Amino acid sequence: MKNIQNVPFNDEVDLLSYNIFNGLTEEELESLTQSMSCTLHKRGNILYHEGSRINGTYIVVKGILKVYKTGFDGKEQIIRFAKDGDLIGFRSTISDELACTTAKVVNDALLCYLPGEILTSLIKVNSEFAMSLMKLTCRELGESNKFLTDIAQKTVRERLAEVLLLLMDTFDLDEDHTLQISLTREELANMVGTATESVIRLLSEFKSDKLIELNGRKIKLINIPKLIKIGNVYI
Amino acid sequence: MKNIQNVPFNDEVDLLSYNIFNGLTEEELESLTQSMSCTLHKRGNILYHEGSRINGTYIVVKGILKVYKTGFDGKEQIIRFAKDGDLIGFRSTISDELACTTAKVVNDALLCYLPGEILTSLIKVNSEFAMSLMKLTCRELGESNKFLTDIAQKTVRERLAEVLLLLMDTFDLDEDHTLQISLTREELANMVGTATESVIRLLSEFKSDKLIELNGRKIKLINIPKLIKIGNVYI
DNA sequence: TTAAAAAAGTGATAAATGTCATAAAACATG
DNA sequence: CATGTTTTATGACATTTATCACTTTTTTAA
Repeated sequence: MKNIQNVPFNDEVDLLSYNIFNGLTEEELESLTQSMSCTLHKRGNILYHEGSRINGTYIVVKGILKVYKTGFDGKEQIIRFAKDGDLIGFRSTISDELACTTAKVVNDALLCYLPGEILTSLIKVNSEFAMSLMKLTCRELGESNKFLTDIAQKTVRERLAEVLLLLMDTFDLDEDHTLQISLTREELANMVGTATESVIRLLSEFKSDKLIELNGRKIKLINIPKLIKIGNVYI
Repeated sequence: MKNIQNVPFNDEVDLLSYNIFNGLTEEELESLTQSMSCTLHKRGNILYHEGSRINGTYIVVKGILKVYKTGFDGKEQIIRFAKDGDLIGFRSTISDELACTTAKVVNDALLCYLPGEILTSLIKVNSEFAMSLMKLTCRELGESNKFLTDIAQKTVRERLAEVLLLLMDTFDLDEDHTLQISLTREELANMVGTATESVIRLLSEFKSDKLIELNGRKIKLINIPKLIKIGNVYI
């Protein structure tokens, strides 16, 4: 299986460039680098499955992953995406539960695995790091609650507009105002929490309304203020 | 305003009975007790509003609060309930953001306020406490993601069954198999994420199907296995 | 205790969204 | 590059759920 490749060059990964590790001492950084094992993962590769036991955290050095839950009838609900600098899998490591999501590579990714014991000992030893990680988790919780409310109360149309804007914030637009991430209609539907056909119809509607332009999976945002209005998004 | 009463008897509150504080030393417990100020709150009282700045945490000694977000059109989405031993408001204190929810007293409550600096210094000083709090947050995040998926994918009927079971788990049944919490139909709707009328109709349906019995706001669960099946709830 | 307010309940109807079937287009891969 | 597979697209239709209007019941507070 060529889906995973070991990359022994831990030293080339600059942990300090991720601000979660900013508070670490030289020695802590050094020991962290020693304990990590970095791997290259191809698109489609699954890092861990919902319900499995993971005993550590992955640091995303490069690439994009989607983190999703599988509903009762097998339908995916995308919880979030992870990109450069994000941590994946630490929730279940810390809560000492089985993984409550599946993590799948969307864009080829370079990941560094950090064993759980190292993570927890770091929390115990370095309170600044503990605080950063807690801050991160609390923010994620806030976002989850926000989106929960949106799914419960907003229409599919509103949510689709919101998701497009969210993708813009997360992955930016290129010079051409096109979203820098390419998702299938089904993946969009799994973010919005709706049927694929509904996304397809609403995207064409947005297109006829001159809010976006479509070119395969490339989505160009041409009227952002209107999208904000449709999505009832206030910053 | 008689809605809030100061209760100076901090010493009567036994922090150790809440396992989040189990790892604290004698001195830490003592200083915690000194920094707390305890107050009695009447039903309907709002502890803090979404968007306000709260600089500390409340420990729920007695009573029940609902924690909710207010959607675009003013509709409440209940995120969770807090009861004896729960912490409220620490998410925004730690993430250093404005409150992302409103907390309102449902059953008269005795609350102890813990200033943010005390909380953060405790995290810094006692790594066991830091770990407990982080574990708590991570579990909450897991639940939030679970419910997000349910709202996105399950029908209102399924969600209502699930919510009844959730309330059973959270507040227990009395000897008569009746839910130990009394909510309005609107509040139930605000948990389920649906219209009040839908909850009313579905509750009567559950009643005719002999799954529950209704007596005002008292809900008696008489066929729990069937409710589990309807809600597609697996533990 | 009683008047006013809030909540519960019900029916009719509208709107939103999902499902299914099918076709065309795009993509992947031997 | 041919072909099987996946994705996108579209229409018809079914279902779910929300909304509105109204009545009855319950709760609250003067």
